[in-house]
Amino acid sequence: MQQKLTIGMLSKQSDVKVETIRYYERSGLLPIPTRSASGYRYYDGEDVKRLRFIRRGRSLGFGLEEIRSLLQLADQPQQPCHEADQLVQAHLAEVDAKIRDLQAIRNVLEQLAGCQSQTAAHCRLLEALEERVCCSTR
Amino acid sequence: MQQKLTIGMLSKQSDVKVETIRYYERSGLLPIPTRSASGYRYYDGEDVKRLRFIRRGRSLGFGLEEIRSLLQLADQPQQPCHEADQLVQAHLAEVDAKIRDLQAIRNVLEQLAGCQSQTAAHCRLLEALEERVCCSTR
DNA sequence: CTTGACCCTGTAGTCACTACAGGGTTTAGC
DNA sequence: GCTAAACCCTGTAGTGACTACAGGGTCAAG
Ligand SMILES: [Zn+2]
Ligand SMILES: [Zn+2]
Ligand SMILES: [Zn+2]
Ligand SMILES: [Zn+2]
Repeated sequence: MQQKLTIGMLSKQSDVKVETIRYYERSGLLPIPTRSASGYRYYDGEDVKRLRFIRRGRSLGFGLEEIRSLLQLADQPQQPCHEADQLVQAHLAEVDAKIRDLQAIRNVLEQLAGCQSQTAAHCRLLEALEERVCCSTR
Repeated sequence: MQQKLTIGMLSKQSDVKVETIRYYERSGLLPIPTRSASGYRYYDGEDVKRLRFIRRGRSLGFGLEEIRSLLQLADQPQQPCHEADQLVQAHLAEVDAKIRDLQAIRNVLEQLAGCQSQTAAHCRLLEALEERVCCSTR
């Protein structure tokens, strides 16, 4: 019952690009696949699952090394999941910090948007970058 | 009145690392500096200003190519600042999009935090990544 | 039998740095 | 005058997570 998927089919089923799949193989995140006589990679349903796992982890912003740990853990259901929970906590904190940084940037950019100057001499952005105290500073 | 700063002094005054200053020079963002007899780079107050300009641009999330345009514009005060204003608008939209993505991630991570499972078999994160419909799905 | 879609390997490019390795120079203290 | 620390130089390679070729081989439809 093992369906033989080529890398292109796996790509479509997992929504991961062909080049990226080969990259994950090189990185050791995917098992070395069987090959056809002519050297084509063959995959099955397990590979689809594993790749979708990776894709979802990536879309939550986990790095490949973190995902490597999570894959290992997923293969050992009776192990404690402490490590996974720690990754979630740490990653949540990271994401929060990034959001705060971006909010701060956003606030500055909003002030700089809608410049009325027309010329560079008193452009809001340029005055800000030059730390020039001038018309746009208020 | 040209103070002669070494790269280390420039680094301190601009809050940009020595290696990064050399990288910016290679990238053409900083003018080629004069040198001492023994080959040490010498900088002056103009370089401090330029480097601080770059640093502030980076801290707002602009890329080096964008900063290159902005530096050029800052050198020609009578030019229209349309391009700078467009960069602000485009960058603001980008930042907003990133914040939205991160908020979405944050919401998912918050659901996954505080896993009570103890074992990997029913860990909230792993169930989510495996797209498994189980206890943590509700 | 040819065309086009697919597959292969290997390498290099992206971005903005960062980290050496392997040297030379300057400065302060003794 | 000597030595050690702190500074400076060039050039190269590494980071993360891909992405983009170049230069080939394979396969299925018409
Ligand atoms: Zn303007
Ligand atoms: Zn002004
Ligand atoms: Zn858990
Ligand atoms: Zn469960």
